[in-house]
Amino acid sequence: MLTQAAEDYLKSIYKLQEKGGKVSTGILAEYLDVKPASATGMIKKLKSMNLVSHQRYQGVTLTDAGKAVALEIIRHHRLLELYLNKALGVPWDGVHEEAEKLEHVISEDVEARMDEFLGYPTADPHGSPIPDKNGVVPETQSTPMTELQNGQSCVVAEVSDDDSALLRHLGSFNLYPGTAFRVLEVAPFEGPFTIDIAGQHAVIGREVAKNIFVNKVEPTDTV
Amino acid sequence: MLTQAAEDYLKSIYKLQEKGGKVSTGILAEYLDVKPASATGMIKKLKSMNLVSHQRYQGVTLTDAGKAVALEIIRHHRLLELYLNKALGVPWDGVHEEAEKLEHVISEDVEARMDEFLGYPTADPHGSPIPDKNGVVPETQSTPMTELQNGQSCVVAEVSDDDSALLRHLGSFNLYPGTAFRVLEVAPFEGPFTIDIAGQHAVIGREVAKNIFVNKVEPTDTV
DNA sequence: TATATAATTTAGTTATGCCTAAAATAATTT
DNA sequence: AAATTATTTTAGGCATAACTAAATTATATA
Repeated sequence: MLTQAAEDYLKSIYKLQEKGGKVSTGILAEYLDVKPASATGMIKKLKSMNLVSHQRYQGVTLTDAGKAVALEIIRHHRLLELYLNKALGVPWDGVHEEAEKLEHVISEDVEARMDEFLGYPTADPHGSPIPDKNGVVPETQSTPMTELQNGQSCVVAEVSDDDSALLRHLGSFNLYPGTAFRVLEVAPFEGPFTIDIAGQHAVIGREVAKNIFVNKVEPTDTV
Repeated sequence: MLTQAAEDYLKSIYKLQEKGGKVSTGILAEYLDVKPASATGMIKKLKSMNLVSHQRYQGVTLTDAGKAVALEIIRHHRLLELYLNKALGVPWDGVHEEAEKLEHVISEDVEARMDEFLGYPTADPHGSPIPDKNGVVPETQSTPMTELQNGQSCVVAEVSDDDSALLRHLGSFNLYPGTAFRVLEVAPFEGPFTIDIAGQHAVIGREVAKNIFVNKVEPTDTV
């Protein structure tokens, strides 16, 4: 049985691999808020279990076995988030913290039962894809909100799930996955976005926008 | 925050206190499957946190604070058992093991939501009373099946929850909390019980009977 | 009461797991 | 090539929780 820390490292490596590409010891350590030496230590341990491969100074890569573990934890996490939200009404800004603890503890049986209850969902309350039980991740190809141009219409696809204050802020604008909006103005010099959400105007700063990913809607498709 | 081991000790002390009275180091150690010296060590730690009181060679007692923690863990456990069974369909012989891991991890918020979903229940799937959120335990006064006399009618009130093979065995006779039966014969020399459950006869050995608690039904009340 | 037995405690050890600081080494940049 | 940066190694810390062995205390028995 893997320790919680080991599972967290694998999960983190997977996430960093997804966005950045090469996962260096330093990047990993920073992400997990530990010193690089600690990350090196855990990498060695994971390597001895054949969960990662690693050449000194070259960064870590998950092996198939390691990837399977990472995806299972991520699946647990996202299913739990959705389950807590749908079945128990836990607000979307609270599910992450709760799932972070539960993901290491639930059995495959309970996981399967939640999956069935939810109708085999493919996304969690923040729009993140839920890997299926075989570790297949639903395809998504969303655009960072920061890349949007003036006048662009779009639908929220995914938002970061780990900052509950941010989530409450987004909630106050109704900015949930599935919410449509249109960019009214992009202020120059890395300025904020002014957007229209169902007739309501909102100003979204860059730092907030970095946490939002959207699917563009062609003008011709606009309502 | 208490460690899982500390919580388990407090829970065990509470349970032993309930039945036996004085909880000696040895009894506690045996119950938790550790050496007496280890129990002494944890008792010292818990004492330093004012969760138990203890005089050398005199056994442990929970303080009010310790009792509150114990009851909270027990409440978590029993609510989880019932929730897993009712909401997710986990069979009654599987809920204990699952709850044993989850009880240390769920938040008060999730606990409250499960409680509400279940309609503020007072007993878990094995008939054990669920303490309310203030730590008040519903009154029960059941009789050990081993004390039953020939001809006695009764209803199952509670069964031990920690042996899943035993629970499957009981399930095969339909011996759930709420099930009525009548004692047809008590074999002499500590022999088995022959009982009638809705017309079906079953033979229940002493060792099994020890894990069953019933409410007697007066003959005049019998169906 | 003395002695034997049982229970408990103390003291010291072991193991796990994860962390850190500092030093050494490798890679990269100028 | 020198300097800078990143990584790894080394050596050690700290917390938890178990254990053994020996000493102590309590209880039972002769």
